[in-house]
Amino acid sequence: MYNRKTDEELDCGVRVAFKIFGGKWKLCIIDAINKGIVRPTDIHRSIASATLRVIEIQLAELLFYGVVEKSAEDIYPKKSEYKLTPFGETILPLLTQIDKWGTVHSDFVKQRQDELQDAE
Amino acid sequence: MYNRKTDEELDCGVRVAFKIFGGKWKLCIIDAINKGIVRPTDIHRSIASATLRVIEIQLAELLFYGVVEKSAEDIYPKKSEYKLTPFGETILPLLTQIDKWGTVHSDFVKQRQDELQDAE
DNA sequence: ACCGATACCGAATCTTTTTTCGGTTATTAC
DNA sequence: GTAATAACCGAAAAAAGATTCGGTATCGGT
Repeated sequence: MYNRKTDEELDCGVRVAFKIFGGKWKLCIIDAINKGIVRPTDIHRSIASATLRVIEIQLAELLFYGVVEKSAEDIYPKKSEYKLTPFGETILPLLTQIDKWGTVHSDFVKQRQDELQDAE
Repeated sequence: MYNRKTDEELDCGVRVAFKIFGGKWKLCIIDAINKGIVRPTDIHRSIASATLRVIEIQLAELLFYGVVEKSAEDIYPKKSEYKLTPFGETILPLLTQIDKWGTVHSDFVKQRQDELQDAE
């Protein structure tokens, strides 16, 4: 896991929450697992624009913080399956709300995004 | 505003939402404004661990995406006041939930954090 | 006239995060 | 026995994001 050079201030709830699920793909991964897509390659296939490596890295972080757990540790053939822990499941209501908000305002945000592009 | 080199995929609600309020200090700034702390220096003082510059930058982004609006445009003495737009206010329920989640799980996260430190 | 406060901005320089790429191990399928 | 697939990992590089620092402009107080 990446070794920070500076101390991280977890002084408010928001910072704590973002520490756990603020990564670029973390909520997408949690969503996939919740939908029954439990193996790394399958998660990768379901999130086309993420690389497999970043999914591995973020899965390792989610594992470290106890959001997900892994079965099939060191046996072969390797068929790892990840699932949400009870702790991980407490994130689901937030995920639902955040995703819904984003979906509702998607067009508006994309429009503003395009205006930025045109200005250059 | 920062100029991306790669195309940003806003393919799911989560990505859209994080585009708007996923910045390191964005939700903290929105929270401050909501609490009536409306001027840049005051916001800075209320968020001790952020620099004034980053608050300015993120405020400009929130302004661009219509989350906040600014009064006292170009008059002197400069006493800018920021407030949430109706669009910005739609973020408040999420902010409340995220902050609450983080507060509830704060000790657990900090504990895991410390374990990481000790291992080095 | 000078100092301190406020509100900015630009640019260089970090730090952090993501990507790219190559490698390992072991199984199944042909 | 060779190829394909799966599940990783390490390290370098690139990209994104945050910080530092110095600058401008204007006001109000002394």
